[in-house]
Amino acid sequence: MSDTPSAPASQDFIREMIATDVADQRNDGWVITRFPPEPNGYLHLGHAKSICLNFGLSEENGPKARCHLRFDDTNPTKEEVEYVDSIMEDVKWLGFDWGDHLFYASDYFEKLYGFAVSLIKKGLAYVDDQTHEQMRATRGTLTSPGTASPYRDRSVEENLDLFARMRAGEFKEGERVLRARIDMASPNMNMRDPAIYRILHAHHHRTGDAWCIYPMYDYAHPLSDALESITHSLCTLEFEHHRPLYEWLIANVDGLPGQPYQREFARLNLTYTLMSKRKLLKLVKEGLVNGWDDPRMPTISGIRRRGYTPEAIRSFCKIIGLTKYPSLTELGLLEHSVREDLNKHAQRVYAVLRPIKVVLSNYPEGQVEHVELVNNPENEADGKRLVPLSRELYIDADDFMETPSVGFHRMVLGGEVRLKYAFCIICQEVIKDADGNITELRCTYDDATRHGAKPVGRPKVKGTIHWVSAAHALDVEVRLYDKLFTVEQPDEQAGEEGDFTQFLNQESLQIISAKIEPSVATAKPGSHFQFERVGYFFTDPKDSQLGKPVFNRTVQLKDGFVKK
RNA sequence: UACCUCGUGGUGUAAUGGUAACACAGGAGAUUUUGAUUCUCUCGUUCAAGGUUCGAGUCCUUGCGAGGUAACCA
Repeated sequence: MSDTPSAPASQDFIREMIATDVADQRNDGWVITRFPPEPNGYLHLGHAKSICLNFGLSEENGPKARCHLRFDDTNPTKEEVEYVDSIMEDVKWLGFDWGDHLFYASDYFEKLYGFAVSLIKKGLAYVDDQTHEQMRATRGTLTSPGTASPYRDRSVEENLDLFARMRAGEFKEGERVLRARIDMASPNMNMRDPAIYRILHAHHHRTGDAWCIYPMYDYAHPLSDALESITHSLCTLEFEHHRPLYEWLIANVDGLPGQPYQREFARLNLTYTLMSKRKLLKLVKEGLVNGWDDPRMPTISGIRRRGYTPEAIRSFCKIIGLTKYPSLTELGLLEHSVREDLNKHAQRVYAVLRPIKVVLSNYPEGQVEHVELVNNPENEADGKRLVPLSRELYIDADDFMETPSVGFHRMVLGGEVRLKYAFCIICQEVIKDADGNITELRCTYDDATRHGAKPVGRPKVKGTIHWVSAAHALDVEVRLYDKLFTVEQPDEQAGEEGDFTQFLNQESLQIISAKIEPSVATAKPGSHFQFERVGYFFTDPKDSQLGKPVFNRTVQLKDGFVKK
């Protein structure tokens, strides 16, 4: 594929390592990676990082490369088909394709069982009758070695018999476990005779009731990798300590088609959010958000519904890089990525989020004109549209100040402001209700300042604001989303036993009714827009109907104006 | 008071023993009928101490700091 020898600018430590392997013709030059989620929840941005890495590697390494999607479904008590489906949808949405290489660890149950039998025969695995508590007590601690189980030296025959009876369902959950026979004194806790099979009388979403013993991750994962001829098994840092066990299994199980190795990278941490499946599940279960695809969630389905694009996510994953340093990435970087993409592609429309009525007292009653507006200044091919303008309009409350702060150059009483692509107006009178709330602004417009006209000898008008015609505007529901938490690291702040939900941002969702130009009536669900001078918005794919769109705020526009 | 891993501007990353750089964020300005975009400029960095070397962010030693690890979870 890469026939141009122009050296890539820089590579992360994993790509560097893989490039060396390819150059050395390790595995005949093949690069086979895998993305191995457990179907026990929805994918989030942390998974996106892993997906971009694993599938990205496949794209980058030409014809001798591929990436498998494998469901690590070894714990039937937590897994559901719903999650399998959503994971496939999310990977596809990000723009990746596993082709024919869709696998399930559960497809290997019979082979994995056979490997376990072979380990028993080699004297490298044994059935332990100890209770869960006994096993924990004899494992030792971080600073002291463990002690051997009284069942550690059972004969091969007895182990074989017991393991077969485990499979046959003769024992209750917790009564017996199959352990690898390694080293109870290892400084690495994972090597102190880890459990590799446990009894679970549970219904599996794919194998049904065929099994009542299930392999542990530490056992199933390396062997599944090897069975699929994976060359590079990439995972996050918390599995570093599992690497020796991974290698132990690859070395001690005979007849494996592949010899994969594992390397680890730092997981993604983002400010003002959480990336733990368990905690995200809690938010969903307790109704603190509206489901896994709530636009405030860092799930792929959540940010998709928020209006993020696959391009933005992939660009973000590229920017954050790949290291072993446990970094904390600013949410701003993610927002930058989506603004960058949407700026190029989103159609512009005028929308007034918090309307104030403006009446142009010198504009003829009943007259309607149509102003031609550019759909996207970043792309001329997107064309133009006509937007109605009449005597009564709405402007945004943020664009008027009765007592303006320093540097404010939008509308003020007695001041002139430009209605974008229409003409300039001067506010003559502020009308209020009995409570002092502004109900209407009486203004006059100046016909000499129409778009295209270049009146000489007038001071340049600093402010330009957007508007919608009152009689023509559509009332639409707009959901203003903000960060989910009020602190940068809700997890950290809450501490070990603390409750992270105390840091939920109570204003993370505001639902308002906005006035918007009529052109959006035909907007399809799932369309991106820029509300000029406001932000990027996305027509909610679930709740929008043709002619009645519902908008989710993806992200605000950057605002250079700071009130002093 | 074990073991493993990691320490580069505010944040995220690059520099593969040879001039410490890029992006985001921040600041200033220009352009702008979006206080957006775009464009300029700017701010600011190798955890510490020794050692090896002509030369160290990079290699070595020690210290300090951070993260991870004791499910029949993944």
